[in-house]
Amino acid sequence: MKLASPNMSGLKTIKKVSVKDQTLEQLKNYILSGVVQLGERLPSERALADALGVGRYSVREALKVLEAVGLVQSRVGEGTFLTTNTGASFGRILGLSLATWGGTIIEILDAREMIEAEAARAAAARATPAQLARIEYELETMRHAAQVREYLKADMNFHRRIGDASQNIIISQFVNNLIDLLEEALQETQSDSLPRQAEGGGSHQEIYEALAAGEAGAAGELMRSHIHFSAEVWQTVISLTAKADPRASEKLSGGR
Amino acid sequence: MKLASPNMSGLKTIKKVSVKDQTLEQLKNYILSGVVQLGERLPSERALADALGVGRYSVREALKVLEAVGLVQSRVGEGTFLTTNTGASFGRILGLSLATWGGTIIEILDAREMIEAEAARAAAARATPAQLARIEYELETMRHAAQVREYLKADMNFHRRIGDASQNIIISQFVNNLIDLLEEALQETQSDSLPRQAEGGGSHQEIYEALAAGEAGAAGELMRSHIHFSAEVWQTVISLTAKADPRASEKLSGGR
DNA sequence: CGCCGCGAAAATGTCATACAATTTTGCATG
DNA sequence: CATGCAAAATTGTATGACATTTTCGCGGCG
Repeated sequence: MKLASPNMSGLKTIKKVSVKDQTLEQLKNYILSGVVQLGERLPSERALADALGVGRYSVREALKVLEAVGLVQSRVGEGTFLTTNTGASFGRILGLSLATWGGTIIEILDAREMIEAEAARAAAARATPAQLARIEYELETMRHAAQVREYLKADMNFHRRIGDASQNIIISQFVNNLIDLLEEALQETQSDSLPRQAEGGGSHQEIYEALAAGEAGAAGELMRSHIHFSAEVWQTVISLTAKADPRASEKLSGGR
Repeated sequence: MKLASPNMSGLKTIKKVSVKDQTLEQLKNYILSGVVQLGERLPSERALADALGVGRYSVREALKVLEAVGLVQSRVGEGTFLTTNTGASFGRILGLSLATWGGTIIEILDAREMIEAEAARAAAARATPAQLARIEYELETMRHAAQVREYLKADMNFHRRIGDASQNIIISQFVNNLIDLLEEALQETQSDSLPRQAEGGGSHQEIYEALAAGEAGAAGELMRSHIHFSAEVWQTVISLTAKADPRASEKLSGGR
């Protein structure tokens, strides 16, 4: 301890807030104030920079964040516009966020089981006729699919459409993201060789019928056992792959 | 139509990919390749710029996106580091994203009803004794809470702990995020004056008992009706507020 | 020998400027 | 009035410079 140092108690640590963060805060408030209507153009970057007394660079940084979040969208030669944030943006973010996720595919399937069971349950109660028709269409496509890949695509679409029919955009986005993740994981394996699964638990047909009949509880439970079964198939595939090729299995169980 | 214009069919629209996006893609792959371990430092911006043949500016833009998503974190004078992103940053982004969201609080509560019903269901089957004790602790805190604010805090923690006990990180994170959002919304209203709700549907005590007994189905349904009831309370509050103060109600039904 | 301080080096943060790419706008010209 | 073209406006990208912060090594000093 230094001799001549005076009493330093009562001093607060200096809060260093970056210019970007301050700018971001200002822009956020500006947007939330409602001066700019949805779909309208914001002032140009240079105008904002002058108004805020910062460099154009800092304004751009702040706008980048807002764009990443899906609040605004910039178009070269035109300007930056307030966008109607429908939730698609945080779907993108969720995807990027999960892209380097440390969890396992098993955990994803586990979450899928829960979420999609609820999605089916809600869909049974809320789906519009058009949405039901869309779901049935995917079912039909699966039935007539000539190639495995085509079948799998329709299978995934079937699940996505049920997510849509839940009429809840958060749930719908979530279903889409989880399926995206699996789709990506699938492409990295030689999944073409996987035989068309004998469907255990609730079959697609049964699920659709429960949806159409509006039987919420049944639809939920059928979907739950349907995904649960496919999760078990995965687990088997993983354990088998582990024995044959430990390195490839890491990709599956180690997540991505 | 111009006279001398040749047949233009078969021409594909030129795909213009911005430098930033290409850089982002490269960096993403670089990170996913595993060359850099979690928590370690990435090459400096200038080094990356040289390696990729782009300006430091574009590298920074790409890094900004990765930072916004929570994949990396930059510190002045030190460098940019891979972060252990377990989804914590996702909550921040979700908040910003929903700041101007077109959806309603009702939709959030709707999603919460679905997610937490599943969380409770899973928790009933999987919760460890320690997790059960933690849940019971929050219950006890609620019982002895002297202030409304203390009660609400324990209430929310009760729900968060059940999310943890689901043993699924994705679900757990999502429960946390949704509650965060509501917590924020609550702070903007004079929620202190809200009376302690008469609990309809499944009470906290009943939910806990079902969890402790391992009754998955019961726990799920109790949680579902519990949240459904509180959603209805909200809806009432909103409609009442709408008559009294149209502007304040906009905050509630209009999201944020 | 150890440690203290100080400066160099390295890294990100910010600004300014210039130019490229793109879209809109307005004007001149037929 | 229509058409085409140039100018203006706007975002995208590159570059250089300087600020701020942290780390690291080295030399002086007790």
